[in-house]
Amino acid sequence: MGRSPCCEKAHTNRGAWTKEEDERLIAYIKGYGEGCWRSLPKAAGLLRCGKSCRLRWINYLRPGLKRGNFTEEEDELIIKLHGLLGNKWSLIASQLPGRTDNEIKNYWNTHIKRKLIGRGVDPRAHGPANDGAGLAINPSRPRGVPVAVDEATVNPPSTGLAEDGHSSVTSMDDERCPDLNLDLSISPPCSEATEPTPMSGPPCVPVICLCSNLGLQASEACSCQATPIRHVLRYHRSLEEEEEEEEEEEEEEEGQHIDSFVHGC
DNA sequence: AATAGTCACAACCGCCGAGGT
DNA sequence: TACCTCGGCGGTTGTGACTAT
Repeated sequence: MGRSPCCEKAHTNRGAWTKEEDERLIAYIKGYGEGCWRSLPKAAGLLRCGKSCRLRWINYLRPGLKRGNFTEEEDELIIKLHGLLGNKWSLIASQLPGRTDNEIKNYWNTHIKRKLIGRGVDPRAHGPANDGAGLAINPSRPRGVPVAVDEATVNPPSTGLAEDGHSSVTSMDDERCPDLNLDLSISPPCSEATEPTPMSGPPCVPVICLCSNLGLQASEACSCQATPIRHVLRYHRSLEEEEEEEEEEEEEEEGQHIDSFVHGC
Protein backbone atom coordinates (compact mmCIF):
# COMPACT_ATOMS: atom_id res chain seq x y z
CA MET A 1 0.00 0.00 0.00
CA GLY A 2 1.48 3.29 -1.06
CA ARG A 3 1.65 6.45 0.89
CA SER A 4 -1.22 8.78 0.26
CA PRO A 5 -0.18 11.98 -1.46
CA CYS A 6 0.14 14.99 0.77
CA CYS A 7 -2.29 16.87 -1.42
CA GLU A 8 -4.42 16.63 -4.51
CA LYS A 9 -1.88 17.70 -7.09
CA ALA A 10 -4.45 18.18 -9.82
CA HIS A 11 -6.09 21.02 -7.93
CA THR A 12 -3.12 22.80 -6.45
CA ASN A 13 -1.01 25.64 -7.71
CA ARG A 14 2.67 24.99 -8.11
CA GLY A 15 5.73 27.05 -8.78
CA ALA A 16 6.48 30.53 -7.59
CA TRP A 17 4.20 32.06 -5.00
CA THR A 18 2.28 35.16 -5.89
CA LYS A 19 2.03 38.20 -3.69
CA GLU A 20 -1.61 37.46 -3.07
CA GLU A 21 -0.86 33.92 -1.95
CA ASP A 22 1.81 35.21 0.40
CA GLU A 23 -0.59 37.70 1.88
CA ARG A 24 -3.26 35.08 2.37
CA LEU A 25 -0.84 32.76 4.11
CA ILE A 26 0.54 35.49 6.34
CA ALA A 27 -2.92 36.71 7.24
CA TYR A 28 -4.10 33.24 8.09
CA ILE A 29 -1.12 32.33 10.25
CA LYS A 30 -1.26 35.66 12.01
CA GLY A 31 -4.89 35.07 12.76
CA TYR A 32 -4.88 31.39 13.62
CA GLY A 33 -1.27 30.43 14.11
CA GLU A 34 0.61 27.49 12.65
CA GLY A 35 -1.75 24.60 13.01
CA CYS A 36 -2.33 21.60 10.80
CA TRP A 37 -0.46 22.25 7.60
CA ARG A 38 -2.57 19.83 5.63
CA SER A 39 -5.79 21.62 6.36
CA LEU A 40 -4.29 25.09 6.33
CA PRO A 41 -4.43 25.71 2.56
CA LYS A 42 -8.15 25.05 2.42
CA ALA A 43 -8.83 27.08 5.52
CA ALA A 44 -6.75 29.94 4.20
CA GLY A 45 -8.28 29.77 0.76
CA LEU A 46 -5.06 28.70 -0.92
CA LEU A 47 -4.78 26.25 -3.76
CA ARG A 48 -1.51 24.96 -2.42
CA CYS A 49 -0.13 21.83 -0.90
CA GLY A 50 0.21 22.04 2.87
CA LYS A 51 3.87 21.23 2.66
CA SER A 52 4.32 24.02 0.19
CA CYS A 53 2.65 26.43 2.61
CA ARG A 54 4.85 25.28 5.43
CA LEU A 55 7.98 25.70 3.35
CA ARG A 56 6.95 29.12 2.16
CA TRP A 57 6.22 30.28 5.67
CA ILE A 58 9.32 28.86 7.30
CA ASN A 59 11.77 29.88 4.63
CA TYR A 60 10.46 33.23 3.43
CA LEU A 61 7.47 34.68 5.22
CA ARG A 62 8.23 33.99 8.86
CA PRO A 63 9.12 37.21 10.69
CA GLY A 64 12.68 37.75 11.81
CA LEU A 65 14.38 36.21 8.81
CA LYS A 66 17.51 37.72 7.41
CA ARG A 67 17.78 37.69 3.67
CA GLY A 68 20.98 37.40 1.69
CA ASN A 69 24.38 38.88 2.49
CA PHE A 70 25.99 36.25 4.65
CA THR A 71 28.75 37.79 6.72
CA GLU A 72 32.26 36.43 6.86
CA GLU A 73 31.58 35.28 10.41
CA GLU A 74 28.52 33.39 9.27
CA ASP A 75 30.55 31.81 6.48
CA GLU A 76 33.15 30.53 8.87
CA LEU A 77 30.57 29.31 11.34
CA ILE A 78 28.76 27.40 8.63
CA ILE A 79 32.01 25.80 7.50
CA LYS A 80 32.87 24.74 11.02
CA LEU A 81 29.42 23.44 11.79
CA HIS A 82 29.31 21.57 8.52
CA GLY A 83 32.63 19.98 9.39
CA LEU A 84 31.11 18.75 12.59
CA LEU A 85 27.54 17.96 11.62
CA GLY A 86 27.70 17.28 7.92
CA ASN A 87 24.64 18.12 5.86
CA LYS A 88 22.43 18.63 8.88
CA TRP A 89 21.20 21.93 7.57
CA SER A 90 18.48 22.36 10.14
CA LEU A 91 20.98 21.96 12.95
CA ILE A 92 23.37 24.36 11.31
CA ALA A 93 20.56 26.81 10.70
CA SER A 94 19.59 26.74 14.35
CA GLN A 95 23.01 28.17 15.15
CA LEU A 96 22.45 31.08 12.79
CA PRO A 97 19.59 33.25 13.95
CA GLY A 98 17.40 34.44 11.13
CA ARG A 99 18.77 31.92 8.66
CA THR A 100 16.88 28.93 7.34
CA ASP A 101 18.13 25.50 6.52
CA ASN A 102 17.16 25.93 2.89
CA GLU A 103 19.01 29.21 2.62
CA ILE A 104 22.14 27.80 4.20
CA LYS A 105 21.96 24.70 2.06
CA ASN A 106 21.75 26.81 -1.08
CA TYR A 107 24.47 29.11 0.13
CA TRP A 108 26.70 26.17 0.85
CA ASN A 109 26.17 24.65 -2.57
CA THR A 110 26.66 27.87 -4.47
CA HIS A 111 29.24 29.82 -2.49
CA ILE A 112 31.01 27.99 0.27
CA LYS A 113 31.78 24.87 -1.70
CA ARG A 114 33.58 26.99 -4.23
CA LYS A 115 35.28 28.96 -1.52
CA LEU A 116 36.64 25.81 0.11
CA ILE A 117 37.74 24.36 -3.19
CA GLY A 118 39.54 27.61 -3.83
CA ARG A 119 41.34 27.12 -0.55
CA GLY A 120 42.28 23.60 -1.59
CA VAL A 121 39.90 22.07 0.91
CA ASP A 122 37.54 19.26 0.11
CA PRO A 123 34.13 20.65 1.01
CA ARG A 124 32.78 17.22 1.89
CA ALA A 125 35.65 15.87 3.89
CA HIS A 126 36.88 19.19 5.26
CA GLY A 127 40.35 17.98 4.57
CA PRO A 128 42.86 18.63 1.85
CA ALA A 129 41.36 18.28 -1.57
CA ASN A 130 41.93 14.89 -3.27
CA ASP A 131 42.86 13.46 0.07
CA GLY A 132 40.66 10.81 1.60
CA ALA A 133 42.38 11.17 4.95
CA GLY A 134 40.96 13.42 7.57
CA LEU A 135 37.45 12.59 6.62
CA ALA A 136 35.25 14.27 9.11
CA ILE A 137 31.93 13.19 7.76
CA ASN A 138 31.23 9.61 7.04
CA PRO A 139 29.29 9.57 3.79
CA SER A 140 27.79 6.24 4.64
CA ARG A 141 26.39 7.48 7.91
CA PRO A 142 22.66 6.98 8.02
CA ARG A 143 20.45 10.00 7.90
CA GLY A 144 19.86 11.75 11.14
CA VAL A 145 22.97 10.48 12.83
CA PRO A 146 25.33 13.30 13.62
CA VAL A 147 29.01 12.74 14.22
CA ALA A 148 28.61 12.88 17.95
CA VAL A 149 26.15 10.04 17.99
CA ASP A 150 28.46 7.88 15.97
CA GLU A 151 31.19 8.64 18.40
CA ALA A 152 28.98 7.62 21.26
CA THR A 153 28.21 4.38 19.53
CA VAL A 154 31.82 3.58 18.91
CA ASN A 155 32.90 4.67 22.35
CA PRO A 156 30.42 3.49 24.92
CA PRO A 157 29.65 5.91 27.69
CA SER A 158 31.58 3.80 30.13
CA THR A 159 34.75 5.39 28.84
CA GLY A 160 35.62 9.01 28.87
CA LEU A 161 32.75 10.03 31.02
CA ALA A 162 32.93 13.38 32.58
CA GLU A 163 32.08 13.85 36.20
CA ASP A 164 28.58 14.94 35.39
CA GLY A 165 27.97 11.71 33.55
CA HIS A 166 28.53 13.11 30.11
CA SER A 167 31.12 11.96 27.69
CA SER A 168 33.06 14.63 25.95
CA VAL A 169 33.85 14.23 22.30
CA THR A 170 36.29 16.93 21.56
CA SER A 171 39.63 15.69 20.44
CA MET A 172 38.80 15.17 16.80
CA ASP A 173 37.18 18.52 16.52
CA ASP A 174 39.93 20.20 18.44
CA GLU A 175 42.34 18.95 15.85
CA ARG A 176 40.15 19.91 12.96
CA CYS A 177 38.96 23.25 14.24
CA PRO A 178 41.36 24.33 16.94
CA ASP A 179 39.68 27.68 17.31
CA LEU A 180 36.27 26.17 17.73
CA ASN A 181 35.46 24.65 21.05
CA LEU A 182 32.89 22.05 20.21
CA ASP A 183 32.13 19.98 23.22
CA LEU A 184 29.62 17.27 22.43
CA SER A 185 28.24 15.90 25.60
CA ILE A 186 26.40 12.62 25.48
CA SER A 187 24.55 11.32 28.48
CA PRO A 188 24.42 7.58 29.13
CA PRO A 189 21.07 5.86 29.02
CA CYS A 190 19.37 6.26 32.32
CA SER A 191 17.76 3.30 33.98
CA GLU A 192 14.31 4.80 34.12
CA ALA A 193 14.23 4.85 30.38
CA THR A 194 13.65 1.16 30.16
CA GLU A 195 11.28 1.10 33.07
CA PRO A 196 8.94 3.99 32.70
CA THR A 197 6.77 4.79 35.63
CA PRO A 198 3.62 6.24 34.18
CA MET A 199 2.34 7.67 37.41
CA SER A 200 5.53 9.38 38.43
CA GLY A 201 5.60 12.08 35.83
CA PRO A 202 7.33 12.15 32.47
CA PRO A 203 9.64 9.23 31.88
CA CYS A 204 13.33 9.83 32.01
CA VAL A 205 14.62 8.91 28.60
CA PRO A 206 18.10 8.89 27.15
CA VAL A 207 18.97 12.34 26.09
CA ILE A 208 21.47 12.87 23.36
CA CYS A 209 23.06 16.08 24.36
CA LEU A 210 24.65 17.83 21.45
CA CYS A 211 25.88 20.74 23.43
CA SER A 212 28.30 22.06 20.93
CA ASN A 213 29.88 24.73 23.01
CA LEU A 214 30.74 27.34 20.52
CA GLY A 215 33.15 29.26 22.61
CA LEU A 216 32.00 27.94 25.95
CA GLN A 217 34.20 25.71 28.02
CA ALA A 218 33.28 22.06 28.20
CA SER A 219 33.09 22.13 31.93
CA GLU A 220 30.14 24.46 31.90
CA ALA A 221 27.21 22.81 33.53
CA CYS A 222 24.67 21.18 31.30
CA SER A 223 21.26 20.30 32.58
CA CYS A 224 20.12 18.42 29.53
CA GLN A 225 19.87 15.10 31.27
CA ALA A 226 17.34 16.47 33.68
CA THR A 227 14.86 17.42 31.05
CA PRO A 228 11.76 15.31 30.56
CA ILE A 229 11.56 16.17 26.88
CA ARG A 230 11.89 13.10 24.71
CA HIS A 231 14.33 12.48 21.91
CA VAL A 232 16.19 15.67 22.32
CA LEU A 233 19.17 16.69 20.31
CA ARG A 234 20.45 19.60 22.25
CA TYR A 235 23.13 22.09 21.67
CA HIS A 236 23.55 25.66 22.46
CA ARG A 237 24.83 28.69 20.75
CA SER A 238 27.83 30.75 21.59
CA LEU A 239 26.25 32.21 24.65
CA GLU A 240 28.64 35.01 25.37
CA GLU A 241 28.12 36.84 22.15
CA GLU A 242 24.53 35.88 21.66
CA GLU A 243 23.04 36.49 25.05
CA GLU A 244 21.98 39.95 24.09
CA GLU A 245 20.85 38.81 20.72
CA GLU A 246 18.68 36.13 22.22
CA GLU A 247 16.98 38.62 24.45
CA GLU A 248 16.10 40.69 21.47
CA GLU A 249 14.96 37.69 19.54
CA GLU A 250 12.78 36.47 22.33
CA GLU A 251 10.90 39.67 22.05
CA GLU A 252 10.75 39.70 18.31
CA GLU A 253 10.43 36.05 17.50
CA GLU A 254 8.64 34.73 20.50
CA GLY A 255 7.49 31.22 19.98
CA GLN A 256 9.37 30.61 16.82
CA HIS A 257 10.53 27.12 16.20
CA ILE A 258 14.20 27.95 16.23
CA ASP A 259 14.12 28.65 19.91
CA SER A 260 12.08 25.58 20.58
CA PHE A 261 15.03 23.53 19.49
CA VAL A 262 17.90 25.58 20.77
CA HIS A 263 18.75 24.95 24.34
CA GLY A 264 20.80 27.33 26.37
CA CYS A 265 22.41 25.21 29.05
C1' DA B 1 21.38 42.21 -30.65
C1' DA B 2 21.12 37.33 -30.27
C1' DT B 3 22.48 33.18 -28.34
C1' DA B 4 24.67 29.98 -25.19
C1' DG B 5 26.48 29.06 -20.87
C1' DT B 6 26.55 29.73 -15.95
C1' DC B 7 24.85 31.07 -11.55
C1' DA B 8 21.65 31.65 -7.71
C1' DC B 9 17.88 30.35 -5.29
C1' DA B 10 12.94 29.20 -4.73
C1' DA B 11 10.33 25.28 -4.80
C1' DC B 12 9.40 20.43 -5.15
C1' DC B 13 10.09 15.45 -4.18
C1' DG B 14 10.63 11.51 -1.58
C1' DC B 15 11.97 9.57 2.60
C1' DC B 16 11.98 9.12 7.62
C1' DG B 17 10.55 9.28 12.45
C1' DA B 18 7.06 10.40 15.85
C1' DG B 19 2.73 9.85 17.45
C1' DG B 20 -2.03 8.28 17.33
C1' DT B 21 -5.38 4.55 16.76
C1' DT C 1 1.84 -4.93 16.50
C1' DA C 2 0.51 -2.89 12.36
C1' DC C 3 -1.00 0.79 9.95
C1' DC C 4 -1.83 5.56 9.02
C1' DT C 5 -1.18 10.62 9.19
C1' DC C 6 1.64 14.36 9.74
C1' DG C 7 5.62 17.31 10.19
C1' DG C 8 10.21 17.76 9.12
C1' DC C 9 14.49 17.04 6.64
C1' DG C 10 17.94 16.65 2.90
C1' DG C 11 18.59 16.16 -2.00
C1' DT C 12 17.33 17.62 -6.41
C1' DT C 13 15.20 20.29 -10.00
C1' DG C 14 13.29 24.30 -12.51
C1' DT C 15 13.75 28.75 -13.86
C1' DG C 16 14.86 33.56 -14.06
C1' DA C 17 18.90 36.60 -13.94
C1' DC C 18 23.29 37.49 -15.32
C1' DT C 19 27.56 37.12 -18.18
C1' DA C 20 30.39 35.87 -22.05
C1' DT C 21 30.87 35.26 -26.83
